[in-house]
Amino acid sequence: MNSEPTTLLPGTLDLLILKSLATGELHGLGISRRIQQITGGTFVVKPGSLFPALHRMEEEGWTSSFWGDSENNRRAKYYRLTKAGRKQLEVESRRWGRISWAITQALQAS
Amino acid sequence: MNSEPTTLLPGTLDLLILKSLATGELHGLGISRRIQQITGGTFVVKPGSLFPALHRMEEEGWTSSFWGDSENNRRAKYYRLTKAGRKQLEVESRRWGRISWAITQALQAS
DNA sequence: AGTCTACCTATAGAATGTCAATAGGAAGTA
DNA sequence: TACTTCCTATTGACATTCTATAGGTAGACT
Repeated sequence: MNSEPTTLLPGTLDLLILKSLATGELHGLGISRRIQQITGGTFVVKPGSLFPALHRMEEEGWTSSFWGDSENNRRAKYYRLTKAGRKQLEVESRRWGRISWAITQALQAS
Repeated sequence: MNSEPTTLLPGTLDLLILKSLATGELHGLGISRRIQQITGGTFVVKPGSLFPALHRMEEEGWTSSFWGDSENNRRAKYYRLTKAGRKQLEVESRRWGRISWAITQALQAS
């Protein structure tokens, strides 16, 4: 549970969004909250970052969306993973594993 | 020791450069090789990425440079960390720690 | 001399996130 | 009804950062 939100590391936003949708469909701000939750408050993704990414990902075919009602009875666009999206989540998870291993490795070098 | 080099994760290049210079001065391609070495071959930094970064970092005051002769008796520009550069290395190392913790955290969420 | 190789530079381009402003509709209140 | 306030999504201008690519210089080798 970190106090100060950190700037996002470029290249990790898609991964976080994909992961946040892995447990079920969510609307935009729901995704944002979930990311904040699962990263222990470290990352806060604002609308201006989130929605362009969602649109990009929908074009890639990783998510699909539909209009519905939010918990508060407001209109909200829900997003969910497609099959390709689940695959992409695996791909990016493995990529993250490699990268974080390599950098941790590098930082321990003498 | 990974086989396929991964694309660099944006936002980590400075950290890798700083770290590669922590043990002593190196010229441009020397830095590139050292990064490849300490990341177990995972990251390959090409000139088009490296030199703009070096110039940026010199402007920030994190490195200083001078012309010298390379191992093969060719002219080469050597780079080394300034005091501010060492400080920056610490800052970015901590940042990396936070970020990688948060993402690993997120990926383990159910 | 001519060619090769190691090394640095310059410049433009593309991808990705950030920021700030905007808009519309539902809920709450009077 | 009218007013305000959230909630939600969109947009466009912008900054940063990495990539691609081509070129240029200087020494080494033959």
